[in-house]
Amino acid sequence: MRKKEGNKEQAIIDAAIQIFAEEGYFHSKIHKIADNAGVATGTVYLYFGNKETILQKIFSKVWEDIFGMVDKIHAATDISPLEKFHKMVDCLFDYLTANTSLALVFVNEQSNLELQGEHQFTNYYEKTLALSESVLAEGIGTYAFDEHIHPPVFSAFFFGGLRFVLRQWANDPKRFSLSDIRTNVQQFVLYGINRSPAHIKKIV
Amino acid sequence: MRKKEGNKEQAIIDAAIQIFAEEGYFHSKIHKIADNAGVATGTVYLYFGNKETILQKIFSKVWEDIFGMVDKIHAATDISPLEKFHKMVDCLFDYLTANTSLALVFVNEQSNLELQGEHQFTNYYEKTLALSESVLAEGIGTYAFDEHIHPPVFSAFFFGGLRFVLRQWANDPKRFSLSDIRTNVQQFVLYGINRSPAHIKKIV
Amino acid sequence: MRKKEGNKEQAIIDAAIQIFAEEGYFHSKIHKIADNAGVATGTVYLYFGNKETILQKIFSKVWEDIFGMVDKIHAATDISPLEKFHKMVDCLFDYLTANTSLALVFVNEQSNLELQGEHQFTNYYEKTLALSESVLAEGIGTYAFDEHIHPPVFSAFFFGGLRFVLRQWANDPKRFSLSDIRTNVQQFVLYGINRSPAHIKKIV
Amino acid sequence: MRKKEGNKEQAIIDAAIQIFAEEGYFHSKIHKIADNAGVATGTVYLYFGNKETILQKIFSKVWEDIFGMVDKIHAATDISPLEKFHKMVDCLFDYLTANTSLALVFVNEQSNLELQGEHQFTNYYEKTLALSESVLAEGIGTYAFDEHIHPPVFSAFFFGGLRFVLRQWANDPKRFSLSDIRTNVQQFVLYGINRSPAHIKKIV
DNA sequence: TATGAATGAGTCTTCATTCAT
DNA sequence: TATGAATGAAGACTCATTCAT
Repeated sequence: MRKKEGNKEQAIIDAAIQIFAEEGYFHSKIHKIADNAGVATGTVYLYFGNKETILQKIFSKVWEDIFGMVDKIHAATDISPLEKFHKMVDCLFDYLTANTSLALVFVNEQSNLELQGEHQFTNYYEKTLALSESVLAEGIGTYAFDEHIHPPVFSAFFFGGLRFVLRQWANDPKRFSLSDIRTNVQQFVLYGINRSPAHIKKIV
Repeated sequence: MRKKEGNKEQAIIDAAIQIFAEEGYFHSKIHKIADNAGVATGTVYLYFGNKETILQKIFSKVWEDIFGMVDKIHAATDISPLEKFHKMVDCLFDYLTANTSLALVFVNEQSNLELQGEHQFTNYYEKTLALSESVLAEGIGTYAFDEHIHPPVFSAFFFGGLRFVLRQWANDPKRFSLSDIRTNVQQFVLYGINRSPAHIKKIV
Repeated sequence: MRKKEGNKEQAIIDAAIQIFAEEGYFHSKIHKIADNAGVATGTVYLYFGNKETILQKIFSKVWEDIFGMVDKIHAATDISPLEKFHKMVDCLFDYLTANTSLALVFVNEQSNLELQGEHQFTNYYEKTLALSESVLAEGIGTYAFDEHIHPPVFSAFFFGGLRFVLRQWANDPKRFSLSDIRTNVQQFVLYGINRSPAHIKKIV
Repeated sequence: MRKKEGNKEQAIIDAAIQIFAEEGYFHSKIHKIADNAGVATGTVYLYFGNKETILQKIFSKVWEDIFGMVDKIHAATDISPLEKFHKMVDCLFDYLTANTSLALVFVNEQSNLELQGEHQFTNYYEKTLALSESVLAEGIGTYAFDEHIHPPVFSAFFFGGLRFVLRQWANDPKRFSLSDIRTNVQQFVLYGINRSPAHIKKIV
C-alpha cells in the first residue's frame, strides 16, 4: 500500500489501469485497486459510483485525449489529408505506447462498456470517429483518397486494426517492435498491401 | 437408460453463443444458458467442465472453421496471392455474418481467454495466423505485395480491423451495410486509402 | 470397472467399504462406488435406498458379526469371565484386522449414523454392548472383577479404546504392530497399567 | 470505519461448535453458523478461509489447551506417575465436560481432519500424545507401571476410550453420570477390571 | 473526507437421486 | 433388473457496496 499524497482520484485511476491491464476488468478486485492506490476500499466509492464508473472514466479520458490530438491535426490547414493520417497514426502510437497498461485496457475492455448503453465516454469517442471520417472525406473531396471509401467503415477498421496490433504487442512485446508496427500500419492504411505504391505515385 | 436425445452439447453451445453475445461472457449465467438450451443446469456440466470451457469450445470451433477455409484458399495453386486475400476476406465475411451472435462473441470475448494461457483454440488460431502470414510472404515473394510488409503485423492488423468492423455492424446493423463493409475492407487491405490504385496499376 | 458376476449387492457393499475407508463417508461419491463395484450408478439404488443405507448395512453386518462372536463366547460355560474377555479381544482383533478397510469404516464413520436416530444396526449394537456388560456383571458376581465397575461405562471405554487404537494402526500400520496392540489391550483391560498384576495375583 | 464489536471470531467459533455438535460437521451449513454467531455469511470468511478451517481452529485450540494441562502435570516433580495419570484423567474430564458441545465435536469430528494430512492442530496433538507416553515411560522406569506396556498403544487406547465414553455421555447424559465415568476410567486405566487392586497393592 | 469491517445477494458447481429406455 | 444421462436442489464462497466511526 503506497501512500499517494494529493490527488486520490488520479491514484485510483492509475491503480485501476494497472490492475485492469493485468487481470482484466472482471477479474479485478476493488480492494486490490484501493490497495495499489494507497487508499481504503471505501474511498474508491467517494470518487467513483461503482466499479464500472472507473472504467468509464478511463475511457472518457483516453478518448478525450485522442480527440484533442486528432482535433489539432484535423484543424491544420497546411498539410494534406494524407499527411494528416500519417500524423494521426503517429500520435496514437505515441499516446498508447507511452502507457502499456492503458493501451491494454483500451484495447481489451471497451466491449465491457459498449453493451450497456449511453456513457460519457461515447461523446468524445463519437467525436473522434467523426473527425477521422471528416479527414477521410476531405481526402476524398480532394481526390487524394479513393472515393469508394466509406469513412465510418474505414474508421472502425482502422481503430480495430490498431487496437489489435497493439494488444498483440502489449501481450508479447518480443513478437514485433513498435517501430515495425508503426511503419507497417502507415503503409497498410495508406497503400494497402500492394507493391511499391510510393514508387507508383512518383511515376504518376 | 435415458437416451441422449438430440445433440445437447450443441444446444448448449448454441445457447451460450446467444447469451454470451447478448450479455457478455461475465454477465452470462449458467442457469440461463441451460434454460435456453432446454436442459437442466447440471447437464451443462456433463458436457463442459466449467463456464470458461464453453467459451473455449466456441473459440476452438470458430478458429478451426476459419483455419479450414483459409487452409483451402492457401493451398490453391491457380490463383494469385492477391486473389487469395480477396477470397479470405469473402470467406470470413460469409462465415461471421451468417451468425451475428457468434460474430459478436468472437469479436468481444477472446480477451477473456487470452490472458489465461494455453488453450486448445490457440492451436488453430496460431495456425490460421501462420497461413495468413504465408500468403503474404508468397505475395511478397512474387513481388505482388510490398516487401516492407511484416506479415505478423499485418495479420494482426487485418484480423483486428475485421473484427472491430464486424462488431460495430453486429451491435448496430443499421450503421452500415455488410456489402459496404466487404467492399471497403477489400479495398483497404489491398490498396489502402489512396485513390484509384486499380487505375494506377493499369498504367504501370 | 471390474465386472462382478453374481451378487451385485455384495459387490456394492465391498466397493463402498473400500471407498468409504479411503475417502471418508461424506467425500465418497456414489458413482465411484458403482464404478468400483462394476455396476451402473442407478443399480446402486436398486439395492439400497440411498447413500446412508449403504453405511447402515455395513454397520449392521459388522455388529451382527461381532454379536455372533461375542454371543458364542458369552454362552460358554467352561471358561471364566476373565478368559471370556481375553477371547473377546482376540475375536475382535481377528475380525477387524482381517479387513483393514472395514476396520477404518467401523472406526471412523459410526458417528455419521448415530446422530440421526433409530437404525437397524442399533439392534445388534445394543445387544453386543449388553452381552459385554453381562460378562462384566458375571465377573463381578464371581468376585473376579472389581465390584465398582460400571459395565456400560466400561464397555463404551473398551470399544472406544479399541477403535481408536485400530484406527491409528490402519492409518499408519508402521507405528505399532498388531501383536503389540493385542497384547497391550489385553493387559490394559485386565490389569490396567500397574505393574505385574499377574505376579501379584499369584502371591495373593 | 465500522469497528470490531465484541469478538466475532470467537462468536463464530462458538456457534460452529454448537452447530457441528448438533448436526455433524458435514451437515452444518455456514449460513446457519453465521446466523447463530449473529453475523453475516460473508463475515465468516473474513475470519476463516473456509469451512474446514473453522474445524481446524477448534481442534487446534482444544489440543493446545489439553497440551497445556498435560504439560503442567507432566512437569510436576512432587507426584508419582500414577498420580499424574489420575490428574490427567481429572483434567480432561473437567475440560471436556465443561462444554458438552465441544466434547461432542472433539469426539466425533477429528476423523474429518485426519485424512487430509498436515494441520496446525497436529502439532499439539502429537506433543500431547508424546507427553502422555513420556509419563508412561517414567512410570515404567520407576517400576510403577508394567514394563510390557507400549506407551503409544496405551495412549491411543486411553484417549480413544475416553473420547468414546464421553461421546456416549454427551449424546445421552442420562445413560450414566459423569462421576461414574470418571471413577471408572481411573479404575480401568490404573488397575484394569480385576478385583481390588488397591487392596492387593496394600498387601504387597 | 477517510476508513475497512461488515454485509448479503448472487452464482458456480456438485452430486444424490431419478427415470426413460 | 440394469443402465447412465439427466435432473435440480442445495450450499460454499465471492466481492461490490455500505456505513458506523
